[in-house]
Amino acid sequence: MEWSWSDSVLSNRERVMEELIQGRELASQLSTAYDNRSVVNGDDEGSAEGFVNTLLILNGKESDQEFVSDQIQGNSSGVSGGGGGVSDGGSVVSGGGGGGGGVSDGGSVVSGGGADLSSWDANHDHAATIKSEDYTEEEISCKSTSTFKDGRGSYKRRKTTHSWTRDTPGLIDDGHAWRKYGHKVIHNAKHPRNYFRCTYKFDQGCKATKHVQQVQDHPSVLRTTYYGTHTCRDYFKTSDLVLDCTNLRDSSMFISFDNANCLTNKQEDPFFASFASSSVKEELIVKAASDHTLTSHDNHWLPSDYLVSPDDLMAFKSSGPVSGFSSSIDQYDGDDDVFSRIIAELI
DNA sequence: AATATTTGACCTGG
DNA sequence: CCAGGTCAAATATT
Repeated sequence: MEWSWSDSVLSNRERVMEELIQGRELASQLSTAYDNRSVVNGDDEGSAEGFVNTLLILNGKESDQEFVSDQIQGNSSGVSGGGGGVSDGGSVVSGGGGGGGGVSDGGSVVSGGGADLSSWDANHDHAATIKSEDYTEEEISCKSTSTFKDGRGSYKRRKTTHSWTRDTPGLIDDGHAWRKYGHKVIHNAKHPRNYFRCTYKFDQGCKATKHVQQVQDHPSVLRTTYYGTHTCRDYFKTSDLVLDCTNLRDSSMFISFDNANCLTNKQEDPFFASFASSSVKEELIVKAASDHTLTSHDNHWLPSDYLVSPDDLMAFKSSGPVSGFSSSIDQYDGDDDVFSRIIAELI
């Protein structure tokens, strides 16, 4: 078995690309949510994880994803405080007046419609946690063999995309517009599972989906499993904001936020609190990459070979404007140079 | 009327 | 055959 390092990198190419795209997408969401402070956004974790995963993949250490997630989670503890539930079905962008009403399904895992301000117990230490369910190389390669019928497609989830789970102490708006399309009682599970797809699945061909299910041991905790990456532009506002940030040269500005503001907001706004905790996580990741001084309870966190310089991050960030996210996806599809440049710079 | 949710049926992999 | 994932008609909401 000849498996040179370079081969490894190439074989992981798709995954890396996916992680990069996802990371940028989520990071942009994070930026928007922070600047607007009107939307609770938890996907920054995904962003952080996305970037870290990418680095891990590049370093051939993706098996460490679990501990990375744990690190993210661990570092976040103590900051999480409140976090009201924001309707899952409620769309952030589509002001669509439709449906929305309370969803009264069997388990009532997901309540659509108006914002559910029910404050969850602040004692819940499990702020949003994420676990990466990395697929093996075999799974990823075999997925492409899955066949799709015309008309009704395969009813089995494709494994072309990574999945990751998040445990949240209630309903948290992840910044995307979701539409529920199914509800299933799972064998040996107390609570039913709810299936969501991106609202723009048909409009823009966005293939992102997620499942939401109550955690058996912690009824108040919802476990959300995300599949696929959003290719929709459901947060065009982000684009404007990012574009307005002409002084993005300073990488720390983009991901490392002003702590004072975070603290202020998280104290006053329970919604923002959960987000603020997330931004801290994000900051930790970047901090590790920028000053190599991240402290962690476990010494194995981010050894130097994981680190990338702020310039590296900028290289990635500037590789494509967030504003043209969906279009930049297309660019990625056909432009190897961009990707190669990213890889080269990261390595 | 438009859009979202509900829910039983359908489809597929194991 | 079963369990899980998805579809789509019916229904609900705005």
